Amino acid sequence: MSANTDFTERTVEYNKLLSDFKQLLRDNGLKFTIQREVILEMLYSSDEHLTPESLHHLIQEKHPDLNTGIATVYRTLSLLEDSDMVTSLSFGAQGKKYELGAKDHHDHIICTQCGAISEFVDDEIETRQKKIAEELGFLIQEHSMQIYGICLPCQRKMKK
Amino acid sequence: MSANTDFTERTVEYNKLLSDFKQLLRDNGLKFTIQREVILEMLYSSDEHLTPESLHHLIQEKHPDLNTGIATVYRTLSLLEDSDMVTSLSFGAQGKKYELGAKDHHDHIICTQCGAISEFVDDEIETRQKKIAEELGFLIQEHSMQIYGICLPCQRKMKK
DNA sequence: GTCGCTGCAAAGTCTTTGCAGAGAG
DNA sequence: CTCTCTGCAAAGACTTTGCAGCGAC
Repeated sequence: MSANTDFTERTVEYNKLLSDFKQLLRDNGLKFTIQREVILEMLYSSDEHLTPESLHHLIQEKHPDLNTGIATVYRTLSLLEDSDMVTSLSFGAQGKKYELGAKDHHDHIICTQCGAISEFVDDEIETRQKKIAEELGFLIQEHSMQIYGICLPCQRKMKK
Repeated sequence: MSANTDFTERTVEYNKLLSDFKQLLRDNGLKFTIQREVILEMLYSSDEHLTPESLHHLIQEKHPDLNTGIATVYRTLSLLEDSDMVTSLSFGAQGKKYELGAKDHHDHIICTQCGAISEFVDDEIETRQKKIAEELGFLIQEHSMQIYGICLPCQRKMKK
């Protein structure tokens, strides 16, 4: 897959997301504003899992002219979360982080040293989870799983 | 297993916990106070996963004479968490909850309607997790997994 | 034009910290 | 006795909310 193909796929994917967002707003009598677009764009283009604060910083940096307030970031994230377009993650003391929910389902592995988050999926675990919920009489809705450990770069740093 | 046996086992288990706690305090030049004992006792005797606030309420209720401050609850929970005697869980918007870590490892299944938490263990999942961490180059330390769904009592309520 | 949206600042939560007196070792 | 703990209240961090002017539709 060439870099060019990647770019095209990302564009298509983002446009889909954007039009879903616009539809969502329209359906609820809400307005499509530059601030809301920028927040969605930053969430999409950043590979990180963002806190409201880091997202706000990023926006201030990339679009200083907008002078976006942190309150708007919080309000938009709530809106997106309520509509299931983003998911919030709360791991330990590191505060709440957000990621776009449109991406495929996945779980997280977190470095306890540097806070880096990687993603993974495992079908076998997914299957077992369904079975467990069933055995306990639960109607399963979703799940989340985190593995905590030390990532390769941090392991190397520690050896020095 | 009789009720009597249960009681005895619980007593033995609690005494072990208590002496571990005392040892921990001694090792660090800290003092064993009534407040600290009561906090450990409440954590042990409650089957719930407690928030600092609910734990504080519980203590006020059972030991009103102590007039324990919420600050002490926070300070003791931090102490216990740092020493790995309790584990904190943060599920969604429901805030941080604490449970005794001395219990065997287990994961959680949470009812999204009533907030009830059940526990489970699954060896197959545990095994897969180790393998995944290995594949990603992580040195695994621990993990946590949550399944969200609707518990049986809530399912029944909803049908009515 | 209307009505929702935004930035600002004020108000809420939840958690931590400084302090002076109380209490464990 | 010493030095840590505790309760209290004040201070912090993070998030939400009220408001007046702005901007999408």
